[in-house]
Amino acid sequence: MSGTAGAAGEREAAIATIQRELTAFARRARAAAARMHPELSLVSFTLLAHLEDSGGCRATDLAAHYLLDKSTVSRQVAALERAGHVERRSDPDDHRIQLLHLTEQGEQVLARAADRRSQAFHDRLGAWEPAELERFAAYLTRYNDEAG
Amino acid sequence: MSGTAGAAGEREAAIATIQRELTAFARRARAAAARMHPELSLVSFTLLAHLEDSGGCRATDLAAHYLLDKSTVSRQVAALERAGHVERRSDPDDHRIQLLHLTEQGEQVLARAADRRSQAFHDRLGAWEPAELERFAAYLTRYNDEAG
DNA sequence: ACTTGATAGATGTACTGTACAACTACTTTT
DNA sequence: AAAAGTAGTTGTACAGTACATCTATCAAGT
Repeated sequence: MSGTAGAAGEREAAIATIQRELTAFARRARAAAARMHPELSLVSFTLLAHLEDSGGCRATDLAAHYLLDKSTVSRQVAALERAGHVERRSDPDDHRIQLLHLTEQGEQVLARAADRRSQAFHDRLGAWEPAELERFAAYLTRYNDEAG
Repeated sequence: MSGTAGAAGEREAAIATIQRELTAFARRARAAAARMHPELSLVSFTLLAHLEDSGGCRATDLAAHYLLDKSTVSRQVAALERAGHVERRSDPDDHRIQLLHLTEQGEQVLARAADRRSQAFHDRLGAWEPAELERFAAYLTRYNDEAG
């Protein structure tokens, strides 16, 4: 037991810190997003961003990708449509399917929110060295991918 | 503008990745906690853990520390008391104040949830080198502290 | 000592995000 | 044509949260 006990303890401590800090971040994220861009909640922002990235997809795809219930997505999308950010295009080959697309206005609102978010991250990370940023980005990616 | 354009682009890309991955994590955190320990939500867990760490504090302290409205904390604490996890001790010197303490049962429930959480983090981070863990922990701490 | 202001907390109300179950409308399989 | 599967909506319920308002208590200033 001797010799490795110290190393194991450090490992333990590092993991505890990661746990604590990630949890703290998660707790604040929604409220922070709401303060930053009140017109677009964190969830709405995420869904719109996915629509932009994917160039349009189905509600079911959003639900699968974000592990949300389809009813949740259905209501979110309905709200986004009501707000004029999203439009539905029926698939002529399969009438069950609606492809969701950003509207012009949705693109603009998304762009503004993305700008503000991005600005906030830049402000926070402004003093970081490039190599640190890249390592941090790589660690986060690895951590999330480790989920399985 | 030449010469630094590539470096600026990498910086940009790293920040974008950090933003994306942190957001993805935040989105999943609550649901993941609920799956992991259904008897204790992420918020309840956090509050109980704070009570344990601090050795008892006031509802106002919790609100200040977690940037929550006092009404929110009041209801959370009421629920935790109803569940038997927390007890209130009136301060004899100031009758406005109630010091919150974990009950025996609260300690046990917290310990079980903390174990399960800790286990999940260990599973995810099991393949990481000690040096990587420490850098990741340090980056997260720095990122959160940068909030101001 | 009495008023005024501050603090701790509880309660009324409302909104968002979320899930589950049940439903409709289509499509695919058999 | 019947059965089974898929896409999406709707009914219902609950957690978490905030803001405004209320009560009880304490502290300070006159």
